[in-house]
Amino acid sequence: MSLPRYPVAVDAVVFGASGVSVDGGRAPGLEVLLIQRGIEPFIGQWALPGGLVLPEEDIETAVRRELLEEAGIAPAWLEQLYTFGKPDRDPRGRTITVAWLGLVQPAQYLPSASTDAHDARWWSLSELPELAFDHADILEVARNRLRGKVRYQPVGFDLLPEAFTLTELQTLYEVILERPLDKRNFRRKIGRTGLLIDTGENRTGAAHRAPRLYRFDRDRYLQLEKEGYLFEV
Amino acid sequence: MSLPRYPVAVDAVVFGASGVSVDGGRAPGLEVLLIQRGIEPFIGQWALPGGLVLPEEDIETAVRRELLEEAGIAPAWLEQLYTFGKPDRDPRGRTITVAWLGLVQPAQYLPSASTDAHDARWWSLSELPELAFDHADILEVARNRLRGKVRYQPVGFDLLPEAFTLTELQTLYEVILERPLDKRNFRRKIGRTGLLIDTGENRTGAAHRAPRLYRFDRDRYLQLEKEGYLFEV
DNA sequence: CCAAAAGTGTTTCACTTACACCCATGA
DNA sequence: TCATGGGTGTAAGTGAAACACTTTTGG
Repeated sequence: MSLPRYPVAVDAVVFGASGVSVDGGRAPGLEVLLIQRGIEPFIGQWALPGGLVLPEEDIETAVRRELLEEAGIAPAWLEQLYTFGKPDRDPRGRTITVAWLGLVQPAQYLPSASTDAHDARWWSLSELPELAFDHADILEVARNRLRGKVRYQPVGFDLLPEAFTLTELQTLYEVILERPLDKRNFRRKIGRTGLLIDTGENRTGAAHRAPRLYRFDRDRYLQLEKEGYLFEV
Repeated sequence: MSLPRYPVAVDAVVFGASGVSVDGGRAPGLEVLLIQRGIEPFIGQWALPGGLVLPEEDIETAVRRELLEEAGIAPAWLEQLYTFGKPDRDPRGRTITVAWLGLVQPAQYLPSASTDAHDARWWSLSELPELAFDHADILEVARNRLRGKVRYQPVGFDLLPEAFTLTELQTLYEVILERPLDKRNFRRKIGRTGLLIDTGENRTGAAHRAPRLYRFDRDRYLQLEKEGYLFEV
């Protein structure tokens, strides 16, 4: 067949939360995983992790593979974001890329672990480098999607460790929504959902009252969701 | 370059509302635009309108072109839906398709107008034929997207004629949301948005009180949206 | 005058918001 | 004992939901 054909790629915008958990006192914020390009075009510049979809491979499989290969990461949440395909988005020739949105828990992001990636690292959203291709556009779409999504789906938990404190959860929401939340109201609202399991344990080791640790009740959420329940923050 | 390449297509799920307006007393419901295939594979079967993305063409341009060519339709609303790319979704070989969601106003859908389409027609969602490829999946995703979208974005107006009655608007929402709404509450809520312009005219000709006609204030909505206003039903 | 849809208010209840102090811990 | 964040309740206001009758029109 002589149909027009194009290379089809995947690119992933993977977010992690820094500073909301006990991970070394970084400022609270969202971070995104970037890869430094080793080949032309845009050699040396930072870009979203991604690569070509192989002939026998599902698109989602392709993103997961690339994330593992390039950064050793397996996101807790991964969903398709948008497909970008302006004819001139790649100087080498027309490419279509299917962009994905991923979220990882802190445990996943050891600072650039045992991967074959020459240079993969987390960048704070407030101090990003210049990005290759149209990746800045893709990132922007991803941020908006996350902001919208977090309010009516409990994806926030995919950015926290298994056990977390209510303050961590609140800080995370504040970071994503980019506005402050009232502590008492937030706790009431979260409590009302009945989706947090009190672990009975506290996190000790800090010079203040030891906060209670909770876990997200994923099974119960999936059950409620089937029954038409709508999570909201 | 010897990169793997694939034909990239677009497919559109275009909805229209029937029976909510004065268009011949059809039962109220959503309809979708389908094309009868004239070539293999799936010859004779019904499918979503669509076709291949041409080399110099934006993806969105490609959908709009196909809709015009195949059905003479220019949707009032069009947004990217999801990209489907299972390796076996096309028996001829691997194809990636970028699916779109479109909405058209009743005036647009003269029953299969002056187009070169051998067979394009509207099908009620409640009595669909078997669809070619994975188009049934695509349609399902589109229905869910529309249901979610209609609640917090005023896309419903893109399915109604320029001037419409409040009952038509309510019926439309009931059809999309698949549940009944309270008349007085609905009117209060819509009224509160301040986004309807009273045309001052009534629709006469029926054997009952003549309903008032309204128009959607699109400019005002765009203005409010910039200021952070969130439409909700 | 009858059938058919249009139009219109009030009450109840749940949720949102705003707000300030005491508690437990480690240094 | 001090500094630091953890944890808790109440009152006022706003929006959601439930509910039934009168009005207008054409036939």
